[in-house]
Amino acid sequence: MGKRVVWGRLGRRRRLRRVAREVFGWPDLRPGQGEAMEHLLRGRDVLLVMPTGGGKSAVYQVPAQLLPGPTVVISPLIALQRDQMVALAGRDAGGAVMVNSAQSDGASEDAMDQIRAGRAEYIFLSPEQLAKPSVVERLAAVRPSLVAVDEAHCVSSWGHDFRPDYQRLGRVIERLGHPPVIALTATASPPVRDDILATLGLGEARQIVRGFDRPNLSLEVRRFHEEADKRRALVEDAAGRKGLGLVYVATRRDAEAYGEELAAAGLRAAAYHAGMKAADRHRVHEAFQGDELDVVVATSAFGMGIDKADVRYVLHAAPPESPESYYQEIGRAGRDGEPAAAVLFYRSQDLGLRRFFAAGKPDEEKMLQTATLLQAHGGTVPASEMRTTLGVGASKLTSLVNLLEQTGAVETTGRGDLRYVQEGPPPEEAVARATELDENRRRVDDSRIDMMRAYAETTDCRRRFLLEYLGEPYPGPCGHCDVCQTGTAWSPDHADETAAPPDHADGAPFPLHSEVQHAAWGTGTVMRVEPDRITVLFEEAGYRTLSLEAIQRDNDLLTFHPDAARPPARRGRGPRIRRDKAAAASKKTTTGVS
DNA sequence: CGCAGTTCATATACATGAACTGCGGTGCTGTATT
Repeated sequence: MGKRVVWGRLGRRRRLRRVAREVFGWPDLRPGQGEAMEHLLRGRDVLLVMPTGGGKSAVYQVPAQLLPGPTVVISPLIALQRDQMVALAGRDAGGAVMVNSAQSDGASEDAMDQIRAGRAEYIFLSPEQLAKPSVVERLAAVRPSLVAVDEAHCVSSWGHDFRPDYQRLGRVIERLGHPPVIALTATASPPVRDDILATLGLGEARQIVRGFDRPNLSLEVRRFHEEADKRRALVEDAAGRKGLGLVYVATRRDAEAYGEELAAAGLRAAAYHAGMKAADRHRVHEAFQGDELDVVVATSAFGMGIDKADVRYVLHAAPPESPESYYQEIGRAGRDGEPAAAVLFYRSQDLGLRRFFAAGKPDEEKMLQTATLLQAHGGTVPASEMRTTLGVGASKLTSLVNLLEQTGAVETTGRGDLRYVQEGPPPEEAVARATELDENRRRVDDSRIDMMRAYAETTDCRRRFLLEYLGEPYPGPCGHCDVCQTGTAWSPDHADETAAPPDHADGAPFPLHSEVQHAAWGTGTVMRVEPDRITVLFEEAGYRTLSLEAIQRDNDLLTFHPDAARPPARRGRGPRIRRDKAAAASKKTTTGVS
């Protein structure tokens, strides 16, 4: 304790290396790691996008040793918290504790005491724990010197409804005095990265993105009309493969059904989904890790925390809800660098289930009740009281309050009580605005599903499609996906055969990542360029594909954004999806003029 | 949104299609029950 943090750059790097070596036994820092650690030591925030197994945890564990106060690690799964604790327990790293509902209150109290007494360096918590003002207060009192948000994509994808406490982490960080924050994730497209930064309040964060391409993964999509044909083909395919595999399905019932079929086909197969008993899930996980299975058939429940190097194939019986989920799931194959296969068994109808999942709307009636009650009350109301009055659970109330807060109608006090904002909009208006914000989000979610369809149906190199979606320019074609191998992928070498309009000398009228403005859809960023069309991610309308012909026909339809520099933003930066008042307000003022 | 399973109407004694219904993912937490 009491170390002074005034080292020069070389001193910092040397110290980090020494800690990595002496405390953790890592001979050297990998690309990206050192840079991220230095930023943290310098007091800056970092968003680190790095594949699983790439050494993300090290990036907070090492600087934590050199910073004076404890390190708060926010992690979505108790199982992950445990894994990390076990890993740290084996080091002379100052001790690690956790606070969650899986242990007794006494144990959690004990954990807090250890942190307070300086006998533990790392404390692991779920976002739900940080929803309790008392927990945050006690943490703030020990002056944490570093906050790590693990699996930070959850902030974006689980934030609205499923685990709404994620949405509130920005406030938590503020209340902890905003020490250096590192957000860690293995997959995030540029808009998701920006969503993470906006939600966590990390405007100035340095983004460090490493190791996206996985050249040893072969990519393939097989299309079907009939469910039965798809099913048969998948089982046959898996039965014919060697080595360990994963099959992702959309429903629990399918997990069981495919599991049985694969077992009947002679594979050692097991199903895995959240409806199973904890003990059974655990058993499957162990068997998977211990090479006692050939294939695990799972819903999206099987994922985070899985790091097995020799998975040889990942088959999808149904598309997930976005290319980034897809990339995350297939990224579990071939971590050892040996060849591995990712095959999507695709029927366009299967996207219907994803649309259904994305369609959930907030409960307007309860939201209006919340707003009206709070306004009538005039003072502060404890959240617990509001829950019983409305008859809703904690997470539902949190999601309603989150929305109302975004409209400026409701605020949460430092003690976690709710209050109507004096100058805020009237309840009806607040609810109307909140609904609009939520619709905006759903439009974007829906367009991600459209992009999943686009991936499945593309006639271009699939790797290029995925990498560009993730914000990594990829000249390609890769030669290692089904489209490339049939020789139909569009190659930039032949791009000049598709004549560009004379007034745009650079080949494509709107280059990749340029900021544009559309007459009806407002501002956006070009995320994909093909010979005859471009795909733009609009802040409010989501991903939209526009034909170049239409753009050329109507000169005012799409223009460069007046405020943006013409050649595109630098690598790693991307468009933002604003989810604040400004986004809703600016909606009608954006018409194409240049 | 799409699918499977049911009910219903029709119109004639068995079957067919239309209409309706229910279902579908991810995990924390705190509380009630063995």
